[in-house]
Amino acid sequence: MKIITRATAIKNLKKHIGKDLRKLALQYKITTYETGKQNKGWKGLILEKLAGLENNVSKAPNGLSYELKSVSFRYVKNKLVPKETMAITMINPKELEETEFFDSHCWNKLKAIIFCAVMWHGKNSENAEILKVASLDFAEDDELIKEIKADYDFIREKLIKHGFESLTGKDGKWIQARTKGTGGMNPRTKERRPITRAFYARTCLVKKIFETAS
DNA sequence: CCATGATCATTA
DNA sequence: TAATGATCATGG
Repeated sequence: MKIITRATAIKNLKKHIGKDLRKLALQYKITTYETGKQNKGWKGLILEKLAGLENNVSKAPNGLSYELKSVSFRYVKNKLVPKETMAITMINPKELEETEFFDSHCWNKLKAIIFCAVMWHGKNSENAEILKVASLDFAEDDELIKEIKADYDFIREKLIKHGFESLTGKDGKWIQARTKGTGGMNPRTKERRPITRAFYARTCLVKKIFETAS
């Protein structure tokens, strides 16, 4: 079994900067939306391949491994900015309640994430180029860590006091708790699926990360 | 079956 | 345009 370290993954990814992701997707046999359906996750999947990972897109084991995320960028007033927030990890209400920031999956993942900026060409985009690869090193930005922790604590406290249901995407300056579920109906019961949430990095945080990295 | 990948839709 | 909430295909 081949072990790919973060450094190796970054190196691998950087070799592909500027390349057309769709071509690569075809090459790696990853469904984009050739089937007529929309796979929102294909960019993420292809990046994992490029990094040298075999598969394993689902459920990150522990924290032993790094995380690979892609972020859409677009031009606003001639500047390249993150288009969307970025999912960090699912929120497990019980864990959030019991776990402090520095022990949380959220933080463990955040500090291990490799960010990939990807050009966004509009909805249903079939093309995308890798713009930039950055890894997060917060060690130099003490203040930012504190603020992120503050957001985490705020969300955590809200969960404890008001319950999981009361969380919204409005909370947090750098990170937020957005809904993130399978969506739609449960095909069996026809009931609404339960709402789940995940930590998201706001665009301003993503921006800062890329600024820090460069 | 459901968590994970991340984007889409809607409203202000 | 920005922000929030909702949604989908995929793979194990």
